[in-house]
Order: sequence, then structure tokens, then C-alpha cells
Amino acid sequence: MGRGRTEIKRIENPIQRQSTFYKRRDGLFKKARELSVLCDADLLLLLFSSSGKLYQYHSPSVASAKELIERYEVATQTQIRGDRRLERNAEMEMVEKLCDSLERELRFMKVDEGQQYSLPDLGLLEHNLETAIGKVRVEMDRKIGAQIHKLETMV
Amino acid sequence: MGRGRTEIKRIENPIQRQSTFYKRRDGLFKKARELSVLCDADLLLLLFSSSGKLYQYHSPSVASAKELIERYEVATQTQIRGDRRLERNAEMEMVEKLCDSLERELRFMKVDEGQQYSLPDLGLLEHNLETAIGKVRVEMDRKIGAQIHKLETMV
DNA sequence: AACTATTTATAAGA
DNA sequence: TTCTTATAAATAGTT
Repeated sequence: MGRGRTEIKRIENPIQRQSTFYKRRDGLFKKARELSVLCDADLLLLLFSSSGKLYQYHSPSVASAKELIERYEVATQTQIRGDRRLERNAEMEMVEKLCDSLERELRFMKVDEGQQYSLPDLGLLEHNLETAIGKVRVEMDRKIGAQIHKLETMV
Repeated sequence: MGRGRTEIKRIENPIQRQSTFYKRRDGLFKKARELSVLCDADLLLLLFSSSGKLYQYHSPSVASAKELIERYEVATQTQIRGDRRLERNAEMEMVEKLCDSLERELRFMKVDEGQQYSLPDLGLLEHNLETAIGKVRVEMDRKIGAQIHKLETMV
């Protein structure tokens, strides 16, 4: 690229590393934009510098990074489900995901005690949670019923 | 880049667009890898072709795309919260996020009726949901209490 | 997929 | 940082 070929390995000199980071970050973002425009593709680029600072780019065709993250989640879920051999793993992963996101929400609600939800929001939340819990209970009953039936058959 | 300068606008010929997509996708992924190695940076690249197919790259230093998405979520949450002017927006966004993810979960649970959860998983889910609903109710009570107090003060 | 004429990116230097 | 420039790298058009 410049004077003499560059080996692709971590640059030890921090000044040089920083400088290269800026130049290549700009280059990468430019290439990303060009690809998305030329080929009508959607893309998201999340970049954390070694000091932890976040830089992001997403194609102009989408409103937000969040939108693409959700598309990604949908796409990977579908991929996993398509493979029968991975069904068990997919199940575990989904339950984990579900629990993770519930945990995150619970933590969030705890941290943000105060004035952040309006009453209608809370009402909606309550309703959603009630619906969810209802579904869980139906499913548990179904499971337990099936087990009892199995035992009865055995006897 | 090649013979004659390229304008950066959508390529109308689908054959040419596809060919350019592959070449530039490979180039972009290569640049992404080089940046992450040279500068010790973490990055995630999600790319959807115009036909909707997903291609992804993440730096070798992280285990999964999910890991970087979570870092992104933490980073943006922090950014938003740091800015007092955006507090209101941040609040709205978070409630939206919460509702979105609950909705997604509810949909998921409906779609997957059948044999995919074990009883212990369901028990855990139930417990988490109960905890969540408890917190929502406490918060609602607090809000309603505050409103009543406000009204009493006015009278 | 491969080949090159060119354009583009960028490493090092200022 | 920012600019300049020599050179490496990417890639558009073509086969």
C-alpha cells in the first residue's frame, strides 16, 4: 500500500498504530458505503478501537443500526432452525437467549427505578408479561399432562 | 479502480452488480480483518445482499457477533444516558426496546408450541416472568402513589 | 474464475 | 493531526 509491503500483524508502536487506525478506518467506511450504494446492499459496521471507543457505520438505506441487528438475529435464527442436526442446540440457545434478555430487562428495571416509565407503558408491560406467563403455564400443564399420560400407559 | 473511473451509484445491470458485489465484499472483509489485526481493534460487519442473503465478519479476537452487538448496546446506552438533553428520547427508546423484545419472545413462544422446552426451563421462565411482573407492579404502585400525593397536595 | 490497465488506498515522511 | 508522494493493493472491464 505505501512505501514497501506491509505485514498484517499488530503494530507495536502506539503512535503509528493510532495513525494507521484513523486512515484505515476512513478507508473501510468509504468502501462500506461504496459497496452498499453500488450493489444495493444493507450493511452495518461496528468498530471498537483498542481503547474501546465505538465507531459505527450503516448503509443510508436503513434507519438505524438496531434495524440491521434485528435482521441479523432473524437471519441467524432461521439458519439454525433450518438444520435438523442442530435442533437441540438451537433450542438451548433460544432458551438461553430468552433468559438472557429477561435478565437484562430485570436488571434494567432495577437500575432505572425512578421516573422513566409512564403509566401506560407500565400497563402494557404488565399485560405482555401476563400473556407470556400464561403461555408458559399452558405449556407446563401440557408437558405435565403428557408425562402423567405416559405413566398411566405404563401402569 | 479498474479501467476508467467508477461513479458511486447503484449498478443497474444485475449481472454486473452481482460480480461487483462479490469482489467488493471480499475486499471489504479483507480490509476489515487487516484493520482489526494491525490496530488491535474489534469489529463486526453484517452485510445483506440485495437478495437478502447475510454475510458476516467479526474480528478473531471475539467469540461471536453477539458479543459485539452486546458491547454496542452497552456503548450506545451509555452515550445516550450521558447526554441530559436526550434523556427523554433514551427513555422512549428503552421502553420500545423492552416491548419489542417481549413481543419477539411472545411470538417465539407461540410459534414453537410443541416439545421444545424442558420442564425445568419452563419453570425458570415462569419464575423470571413472575419476578418481572412483580417489579412492574411495584413501579406502577409507586407512580400511582406519587400522583395521588400530588393531587392531595393540590387540594 | 483469471487477467491487466487503471484507479484507489495508504505507509512513511514532512 | 493533516498533506504529500511513492508504491502497494483493489478492482472494472474484459476474456
